[in-house]
Amino acid sequence: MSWTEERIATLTKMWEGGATASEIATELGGVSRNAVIGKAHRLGLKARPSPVKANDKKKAAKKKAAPAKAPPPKAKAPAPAKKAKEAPATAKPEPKPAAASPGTNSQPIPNRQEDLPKIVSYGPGGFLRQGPGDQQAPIPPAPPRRLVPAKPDPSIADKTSLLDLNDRVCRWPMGHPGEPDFHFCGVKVNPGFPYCVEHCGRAYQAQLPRGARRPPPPLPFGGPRVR
DNA sequence: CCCTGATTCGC
DNA sequence: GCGAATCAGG
Repeated sequence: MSWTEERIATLTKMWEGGATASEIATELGGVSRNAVIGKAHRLGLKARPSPVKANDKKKAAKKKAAPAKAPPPKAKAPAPAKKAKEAPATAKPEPKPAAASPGTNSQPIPNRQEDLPKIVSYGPGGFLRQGPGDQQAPIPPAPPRRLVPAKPDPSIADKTSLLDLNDRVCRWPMGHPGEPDFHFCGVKVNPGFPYCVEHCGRAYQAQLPRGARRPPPPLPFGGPRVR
């Protein structure tokens, strides 16, 4: 899979919304959790509380000898002890452990819910599912307005509208519903049919042989998700 | 073990 | 640019 504009948009939205990389990867499909994280970082989205980086004080000694990653000019000192615990002794004066820092949600919304993490989830398209309390303030209702009876569009004055339909006129649609000039054929029907002779020819066609069916239309969004 | 994100590095 | 491998904390 490639990072199309849409997939990046979904990734960005979900990442910023707090979804985990695994969830994002599952949602997108075709990519691994690592791919999502890698992409997120490349996009510059990286600031997020991570379990591993939570207590990150200025510790120089980090990332010890990784396998086959030792730079040439470095002295080799393979310490068998893999886990070197830091001396926790002196570390006491911590005015602010990490409370003020995580800029995950820098939104100025007065959050009464303490620091409970916001629960979010995403629909198939990556849209944000909102909880009951997350709704935006409803847009103010439009000022009351006098309702004026709609005048029929002159362009369809002579056309057969929905209300003009009866079982003697052809109900073949002309144009598309919703369009200004949408109307119906209106010609005298082919007796016994809902359409005129011409449109009966369009409506009733011989069944094609089994082998000559046209291929099914492509499934939307590239078909069923592959997990 | 599972989960998480961060980082590195060969491609 | 991409992502598997790896690291490291919970």
